[in-house]
Amino acid sequence: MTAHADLTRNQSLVLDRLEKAEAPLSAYAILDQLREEGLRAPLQVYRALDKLLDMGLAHRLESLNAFVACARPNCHASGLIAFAICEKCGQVAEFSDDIVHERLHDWAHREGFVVSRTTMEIRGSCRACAA
Amino acid sequence: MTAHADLTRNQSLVLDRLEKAEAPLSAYAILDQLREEGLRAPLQVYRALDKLLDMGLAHRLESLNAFVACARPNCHASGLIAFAICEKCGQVAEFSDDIVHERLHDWAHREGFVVSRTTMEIRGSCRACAA
DNA sequence: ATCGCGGCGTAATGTCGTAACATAAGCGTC
DNA sequence: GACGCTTATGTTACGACATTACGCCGCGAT
Ligand SMILES: [Zn+2]
Ligand SMILES: [Zn+2]
Ligand SMILES: [Zn+2]
Ligand SMILES: [Zn+2]
Repeated sequence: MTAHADLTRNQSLVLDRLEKAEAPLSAYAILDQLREEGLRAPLQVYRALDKLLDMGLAHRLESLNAFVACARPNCHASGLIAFAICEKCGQVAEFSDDIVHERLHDWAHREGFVVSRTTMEIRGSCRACAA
Repeated sequence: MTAHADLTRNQSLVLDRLEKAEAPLSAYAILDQLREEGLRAPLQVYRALDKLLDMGLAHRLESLNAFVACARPNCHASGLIAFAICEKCGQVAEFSDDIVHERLHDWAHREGFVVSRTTMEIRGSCRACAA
């Protein structure tokens, strides 16, 4: 359990669930798990998630409409994050690739496109599940 | 307007709206536009969209929960498609990059990850809107 | 003919996300 | 302390996106 000292109660609860989960969780799945802690409305979860995303402690998987805890210490620093999502077991691998980042950056520069954020998600089967 | 001879009525109607649109459309936005043509339920649109996606005539933008007509003749052939989405005007550019494709393929190969599909979406401002 | 299959129509429901409004706690200033 | 400001919180209601379940029809294959 990492520190995350400056988190509020709801933020801690949500992050804790994400860290304990073995697969991405939807906001409503998190909410269901936290009803016994007193949470009752989706917005309480979404607000916590927003902050966690801002701090880089969690990520949203757009192709799943779900969330995961960040798997790497300082991934806020790496320019671009990619996710490989196993459709069988739900496991998510998080990685980054400088060359890919550079190629996309080059494309954007050529086109005059100002990037605000990028999502890259690979769906498939992890090594264990592909066997 | 290209031929698409083998499409059913609903599929043609949906594709037609996507091609005429200047920005991605949600399934419900398409439905609203097609009420006068007799469509009444979301499922009619989603079924048509499923087929169009299969045929490579349309794409789903995961980060928007919306759909666009394919902008390139044979993009089914290119290994991986990336989208640059302008958050101001909604314009979508569709492109592919062999190096990026190769890098991701290499990563997957190293990890033993079997890819079924990949989504890559860049959000930001197009040249015109960034000015 | 009749079987299977793909497309279609409809209703109901499920899942994801936000708007609007009210409350409470912390904190610097006067 | 009283005031105003900011941030987190709680609650209700609603909007937006997507699917399940069921049945009908048309058409080609057996
Ligand atoms: Zn991360
Ligand atoms: Zn797996
Ligand atoms: Zn395309
Ligand atoms: Zn633009």
